[in-house]
Amino acid sequence: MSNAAAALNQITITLPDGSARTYPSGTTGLAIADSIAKSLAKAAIAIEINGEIRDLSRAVEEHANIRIFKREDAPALEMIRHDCAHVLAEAVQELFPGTQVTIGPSIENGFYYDFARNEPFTLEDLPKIEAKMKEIIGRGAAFEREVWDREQAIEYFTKKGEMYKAELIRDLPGTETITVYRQGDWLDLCRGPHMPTTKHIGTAFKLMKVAGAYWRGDSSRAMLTRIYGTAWRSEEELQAYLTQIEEAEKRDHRKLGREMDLFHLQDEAQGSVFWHPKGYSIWLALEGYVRRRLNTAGYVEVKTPQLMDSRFWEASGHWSKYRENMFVVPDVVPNTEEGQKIFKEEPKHFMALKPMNCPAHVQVFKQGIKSYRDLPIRMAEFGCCHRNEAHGALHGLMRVRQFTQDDAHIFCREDQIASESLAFCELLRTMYTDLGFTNVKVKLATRPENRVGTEESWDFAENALRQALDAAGLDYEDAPGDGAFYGPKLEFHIQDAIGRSWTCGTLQLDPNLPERLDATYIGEDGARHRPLMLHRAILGSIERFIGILIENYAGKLPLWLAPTQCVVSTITSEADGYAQEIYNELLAAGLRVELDVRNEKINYKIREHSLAKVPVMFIVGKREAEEGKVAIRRMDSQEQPVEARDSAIAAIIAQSQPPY
RNA sequence: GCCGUUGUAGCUCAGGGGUAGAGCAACGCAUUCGUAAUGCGUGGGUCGGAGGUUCAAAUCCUCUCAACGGCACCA
Repeated sequence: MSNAAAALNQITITLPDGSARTYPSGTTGLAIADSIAKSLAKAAIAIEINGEIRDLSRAVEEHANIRIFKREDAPALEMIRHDCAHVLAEAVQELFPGTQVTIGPSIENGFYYDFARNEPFTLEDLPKIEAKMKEIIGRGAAFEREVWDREQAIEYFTKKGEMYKAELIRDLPGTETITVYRQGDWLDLCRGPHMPTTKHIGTAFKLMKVAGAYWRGDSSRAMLTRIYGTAWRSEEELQAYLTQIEEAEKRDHRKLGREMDLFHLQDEAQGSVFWHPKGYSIWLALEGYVRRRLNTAGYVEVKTPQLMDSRFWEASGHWSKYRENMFVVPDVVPNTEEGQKIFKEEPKHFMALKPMNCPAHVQVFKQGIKSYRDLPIRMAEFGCCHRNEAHGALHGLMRVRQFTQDDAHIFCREDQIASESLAFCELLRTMYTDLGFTNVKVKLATRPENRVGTEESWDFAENALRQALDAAGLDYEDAPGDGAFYGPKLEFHIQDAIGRSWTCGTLQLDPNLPERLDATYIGEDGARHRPLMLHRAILGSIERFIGILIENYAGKLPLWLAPTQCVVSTITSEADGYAQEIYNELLAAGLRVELDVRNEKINYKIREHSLAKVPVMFIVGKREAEEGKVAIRRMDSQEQPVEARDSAIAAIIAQSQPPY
């Protein structure tokens, strides 16, 4: 072989530090690691070739920048979890022959695998499966990658009775390389990559729960059993995660709502909230804040009907596109006779509780003639909406059937879209900052299958929102198909205590409703024009937002939102009169204040109000009464500074002011 | 809506064919006690609902409702 020919078969491998080495083409990642250091080869779990993570066992055939990953490197967690999903599937098929495997990805904090089995798995099966997984990991079989022929792969899985896998392969694009990964006697269709052996997974994993999940996320298809697990590098990481979950559960707004006496839900009104005085005081404080912000931002506030005729909803498009979510009420006089049908006659006319405020706002807009000079009109309403949500969707305050939106619709001209959208994004950012949220995810939800309007109108609307996002400098991701039936939307997501993400703020561009409901304004040219409509909310639903607030603050709301801002507690009954005076003064200043003159020890009172998460306690005994002072105890502080009565009162009044 | 789990006192939970339990809370009495639980006493439940099996059901069976965890759907 000539030197030149030999050189042709050499590849240059560049390491992260910039140094380059030459290897024969076809050298495996493991061999490269081994040539760098024996210890590296031992610790290696994967190799990155020009940005793509691959199995160590794969041959490298091109010049490449590489990186060898070890278990402590960032990509390892995902691989541990993915490998763990494979082991879970093998364990299940060993223990429960006849179970079909489907898909099993790694996810945040862990992994899952969906199985098809006539009898769904139950919680009792998990310990058994977990033991089997440990056994499989103990065997330490190597993950072996094989490239298969497409047709043969389909035939193989079909013969084996793995109909779901066969379907998956059939649906893969023809260009895709079909690979399977073997671990001992078991194999799975998989794109990879995997770590060298099952032993590399370690034992810091735990099966968490079983759940139903539809095949390919489609509710018209088979219901599979999903097993969720969590997996980590080490026992310590696993324990830390489990502890973190326990801590998060303590912040659950449903638990805190009961403990703090904020609200309750009951069977007879499922999905609708009974707000208790303390919970409603949060609502009022929040609503007042939003109202002030909106006023300053040039909004006007309206109030529109709860019940409207079905003809109205036909015109808006809700009757055909949204009816399954609407509460429909027959417009008939009910029968009051004992034991008779509820209605004397078959109802012919129907009313519906509003699921949205927009069509009603268009009606307000349409009263009188609007000039282009009137635009934009920013019409706000704390609108109470009803949506008949599926039973399984209901979730505390986060997902309810009756909720109040901090809703508004901006009627504007096309040339105002950009500035209005930008102003909205900025207002939202200001308010979220005031309310303590900085970690907000933005999504652009584009046209869904079930929609009204022309393709052109959707193109226009989607582009307009994209431009607004760019102008506001907001990072976002696309959510294809997630738009409302009338237009695309921006969604502002905030996470709750258990990591679930909820849409709060939203901005939706709607070129369709003004058309359907025939809203017009007179343009500069004297002719009629269609206004465009921006649907927008910042909190989204007040219910949901309060739920999020409770969880994010773990119930310890900032002073301006706290249900009880201050409790004046006495140490002995000799201070009762003095305490009463202070209480009266705070009450007159508009504070939410309580007086605790019960015949209890001060320890008892402090404990109780601490558990109730009252931010400030004014504690007065004989000494304070005589000296005209108060001892101040703040939440989560053991300190008890004593201050002059007047300055203490002035300070708490100042501190309890809303941010706007 | 679908799959799984759960439902016993206001709350947290024990009990699993033979007279319904605990702690906290509530109520009563005593205690005036300086920064996270004062002591003693009292009351409180058709065991989610409806049927069934049994001499006997909170307990076993069937149906149903709701909540919880996911999925689907969504502010």
